[in-house]
Amino acid sequence: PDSINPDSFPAKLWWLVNSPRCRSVYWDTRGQELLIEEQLFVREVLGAGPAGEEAAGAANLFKTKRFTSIVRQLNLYGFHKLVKEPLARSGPISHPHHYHSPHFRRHRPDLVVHLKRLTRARKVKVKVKVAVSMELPGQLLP
Amino acid sequence: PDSINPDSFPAKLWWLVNSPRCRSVYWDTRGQELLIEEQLFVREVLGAGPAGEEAAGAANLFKTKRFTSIVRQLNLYGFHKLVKEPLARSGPISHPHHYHSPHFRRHRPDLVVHLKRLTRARKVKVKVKVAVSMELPGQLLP
Amino acid sequence: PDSINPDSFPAKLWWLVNSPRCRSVYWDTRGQELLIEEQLFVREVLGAGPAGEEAAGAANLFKTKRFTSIVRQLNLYGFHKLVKEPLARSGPISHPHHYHSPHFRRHRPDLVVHLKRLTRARKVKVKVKVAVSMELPGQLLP
DNA sequence: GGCGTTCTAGAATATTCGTAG
DNA sequence: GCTACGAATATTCTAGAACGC
Repeated sequence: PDSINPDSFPAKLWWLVNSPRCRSVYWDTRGQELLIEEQLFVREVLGAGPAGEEAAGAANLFKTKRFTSIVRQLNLYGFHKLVKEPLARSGPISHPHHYHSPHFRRHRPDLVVHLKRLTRARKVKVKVKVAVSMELPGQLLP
Repeated sequence: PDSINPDSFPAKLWWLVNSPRCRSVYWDTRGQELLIEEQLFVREVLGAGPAGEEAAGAANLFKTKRFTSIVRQLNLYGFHKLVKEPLARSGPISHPHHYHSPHFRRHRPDLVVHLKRLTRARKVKVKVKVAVSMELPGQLLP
Repeated sequence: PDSINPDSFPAKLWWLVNSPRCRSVYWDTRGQELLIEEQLFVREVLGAGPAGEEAAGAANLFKTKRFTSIVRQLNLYGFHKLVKEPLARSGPISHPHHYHSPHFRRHRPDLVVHLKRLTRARKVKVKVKVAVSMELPGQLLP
């Protein structure tokens, strides 16, 4: 019934995380979290490094050159960030971003079809669920 | 009555744009727009370049290492972006960001005090002003 | 009150038609119609010629490389095509596309602000007008 | 209370695809 | 084939919300 549009954001993300040529996107050790190294991603995927590189491996996968656009997409498809950065003072270099979605797990390409863009209608549904669960705090919705 | 807190964001911005040692923040030719070169700013002000530089001139001016935080601050203080991406024909990379505020102009440090953080209360004020002016379309509020 | 967003499609179009460096977009002799030469436009503005040129004059003005996207924008902003092509005759030489809008005329930059994107709300207005005129077929709305 | 930082969402425009006429 | 438009996604700019100081 539902098939995946290979041009959609989830499909591109799945391709990137499983491509051995893409070093900026990869799984955590358990295969439950998506790790993205921003600096490297901007260079090798968006092709917008400080030296003006062209995207080598994944040419023109995205039209944007800004990482914030990728973040917006991740949120639009229901990903959430883990490891909220606590004013990272540790290294001068940034840790990778940790993102999670229940429908994005290693070796489970079958789940990707459930990654739906949060459109207006779908967001209303979520808000209703949340509101109801707030009013009936002892109950759980399926 | 109102004095400027030298630790506030507007004060830091004013210092940066007028510092000859800061090459990533500068005025446009008319002194009406604030120009910021993201890549350079991240390196020389936030000290978070890909090579792990330490902020040289302006050490620890900000606690963040992410440019998005600077953008959030700019918006919170009423700056707006002009000339988004294109129409800048120079190199392949890094057109500066153009930001504008009526209270941020070259040679006018006296205006900086008017840069107020848009907090909840102040935003309500603005909304009320707008609403009233909609209902009384012939009138102007001070 | 209303000012023009220099990044919007109408602003870009106005810039192109008045730029002497852009040979693919120009006025008709009366200054009432917008003429676009598709092949040349694709090469010099969209930077997607058969030889893979980079957009020379107007680099990255648009993110698309397809002319159909420009046509969609023209329609979204209320332009209509004149001279519907009657079986392009004899030869690969393409006539320019003729487009018209009452708010796009030579020497009248003041009209450009009236070029509004046909958004949902504005389209509803139109639909209401149409619906009413369907129910009251004898009447005409101004 | 205010301010700075982070993550997420709203709103508008831009781009693509499909499909009536 | 061609034009126009609806609908969905993509990109950008701005704002909301939560938390810590």
